[in-house]
Amino acid sequence: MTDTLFYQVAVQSPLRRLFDYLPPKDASVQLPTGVRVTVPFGKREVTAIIVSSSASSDYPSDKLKPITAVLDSSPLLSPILFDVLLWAARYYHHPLGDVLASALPTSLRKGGDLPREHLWRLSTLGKGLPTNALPRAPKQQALLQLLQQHESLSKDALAAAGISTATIRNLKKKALIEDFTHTITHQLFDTDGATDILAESPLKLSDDQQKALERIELHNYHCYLIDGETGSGKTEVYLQTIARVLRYSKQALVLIPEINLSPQTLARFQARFTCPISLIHSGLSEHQRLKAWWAAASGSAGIIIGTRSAAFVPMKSPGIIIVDEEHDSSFKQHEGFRYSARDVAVMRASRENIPLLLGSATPSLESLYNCQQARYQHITIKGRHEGASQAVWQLVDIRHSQLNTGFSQTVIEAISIQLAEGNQVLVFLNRRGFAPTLMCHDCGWVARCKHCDAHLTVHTNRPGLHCHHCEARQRLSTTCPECNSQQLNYLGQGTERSEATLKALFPETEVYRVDRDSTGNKHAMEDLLSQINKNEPCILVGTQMLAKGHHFPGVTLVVVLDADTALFSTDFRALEKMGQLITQVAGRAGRGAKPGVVMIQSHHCEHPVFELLSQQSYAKFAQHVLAERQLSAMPPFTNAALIRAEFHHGGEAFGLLQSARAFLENQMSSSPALRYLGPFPAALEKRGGRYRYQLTVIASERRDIQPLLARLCQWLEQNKSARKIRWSIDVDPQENI
DNA sequence: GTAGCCCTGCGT
DNA sequence: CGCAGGGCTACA
Repeated sequence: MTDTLFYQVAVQSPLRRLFDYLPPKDASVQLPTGVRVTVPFGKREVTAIIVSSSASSDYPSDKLKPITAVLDSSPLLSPILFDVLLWAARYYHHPLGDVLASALPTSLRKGGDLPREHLWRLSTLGKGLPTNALPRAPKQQALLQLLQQHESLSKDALAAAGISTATIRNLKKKALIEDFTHTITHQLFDTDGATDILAESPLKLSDDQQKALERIELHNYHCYLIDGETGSGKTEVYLQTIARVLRYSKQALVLIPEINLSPQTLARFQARFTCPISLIHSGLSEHQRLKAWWAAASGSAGIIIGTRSAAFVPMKSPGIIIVDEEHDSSFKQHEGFRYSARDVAVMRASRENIPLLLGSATPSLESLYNCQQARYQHITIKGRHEGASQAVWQLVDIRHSQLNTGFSQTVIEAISIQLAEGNQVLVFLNRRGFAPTLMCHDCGWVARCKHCDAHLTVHTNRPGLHCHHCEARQRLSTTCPECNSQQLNYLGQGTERSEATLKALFPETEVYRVDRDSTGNKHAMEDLLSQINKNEPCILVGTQMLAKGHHFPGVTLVVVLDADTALFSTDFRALEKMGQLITQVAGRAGRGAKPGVVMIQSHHCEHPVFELLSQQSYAKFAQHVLAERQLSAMPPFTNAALIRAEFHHGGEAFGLLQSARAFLENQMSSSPALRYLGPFPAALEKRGGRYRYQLTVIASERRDIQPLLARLCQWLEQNKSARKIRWSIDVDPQENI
């Protein structure tokens, strides 16, 4: 017996510290990092993960308890992935136990087993029999012979070989065979090279695609920004790069945004490759999730496609990571462990020393900046406009113009011309519901949410007043609760109202609304898409859901109803987001043989960003916005962190942030490289009954901010008044600085 | 996070 | 007097 060993384990809890345990009672070997164990924790038994071991412990040894059980024979997380998770916990200042848990499916977090399979093999008695045993029972003999040839077989494999369950039962009764369960051990997806990786031949590449493919080095870390407009063929570049990776038996991880696991894209992957593809998304059942996770971890899946959380999925032999639509904000988790899957992917690829592709038609300013800094390689792919001319952009100045519930006469005429020619029209409005405000014409009363600082939105589809910031819903009354007037007015318009207006204007035409409310079940969207793809003239009206992923080849006119809101937003990223959204929506137009028109209604047509965007150059637009960011010393030129606090009593949350700022200034009083903004009320000061505030820290150097936040974290944890107040630290925040 | 403890307040 | 619910602490 060696000297006593102590294990440091991480428990899934908000505690930002590790706990020391003694080795299990029956310990024979040292437990490696990444193994799951069960430990007594308070009055409970919980699942924990071994983080490290040491020869001594600071904790009083009489209080130490031994590990109750060891759950894994080998670590579920590779050393490199474990390192990435450690980095993420430090970088995002989030408790390690929680971070490690995010790399495991729920069942494994709770101590469940890896997927097991039920197998049959010969018993010791059975092994002693000759091949021609049981001549009078041919079926049993067949089973016996089968198991003499194979070490063990699953029930499914036996069934496939024509063995009935009755035969199995009979041999078991004779004790010639036995069943056992075993953790599914997979073969690597293709080890022998006998079957080809490709199920179909690849498409012919354009010059740009070919050059992109040639630039991508596969055997070490590089980050490539694949910058290509819609229709330029980014996906084909992914597919052919993945094929090269698969050929040397490495796996590909493809991260996609939350909303669209567009069936078309998935179908392209499945049609192209023969290897198993593992899909990891929120729609899976727990069992499916575990199997998909294990297929990735064990190496049986050649390709893993998943949303944000898949950034942490273990892989047996990682070969490449691809982040599609890298600008998409759903890669950032907005609560709890606030990581960016894209940035985690960058770190993971670099630690694994494998290539990373970030793809987008509208790259984020961060990624463009990283290209400028030569941290990423910028690869531009131009579209192939086979004869079809580029879309024409038209700014519609709506100052002084008479609007029909949001539609200018110019736009209405343009829609009617396109419909008359048998084309489809897409109307984009990033606001759900019928009207954003319900107001009494006689006394000025406005329907507000009881729990939030917001107006209730009028919905006619599921009639009622809905709060878009919390769960609150109210009946839609016809009289004012203040003065009993019947004169209640609907102010402004959302997609439901635009839908109604369009139906009234074009009674002969089908109008389809596409937003979170209209596409309730999964099939609704698919049904809608197949309806639209019949290419009958129709109008699509909807929110940003329309901008993401789906192809509408019959659409020749795209209308952006309200481009102004983003111009005056307090969110410094609003303009970038608007440019991306408009470019993405515009990309839906004229993708078939017919040329497209993009019409943008605005009160500020002279705003320079419209000029830049309408020249069909997102790149120029991005350079402009990037230059503004540099002038204002905002991200990506600087590094920001947000300290949020919320409480049902506002003053205390605000006070906590005030003392947090004082603490920070005290820590680093002399540094000019740090700026503080606030504490200020959040964009929606009251939300869901809680008052919310935020303090922004902006640092010119990342390394200045990191240790500072670590100390702040410690301070907040110890601070008595902070215990009841809900606080969080958001590194590289996406919204509302 | 969660379990357990103590305290307060209100109902019977 | 009894118990529900809030606040507080510890968790190795």
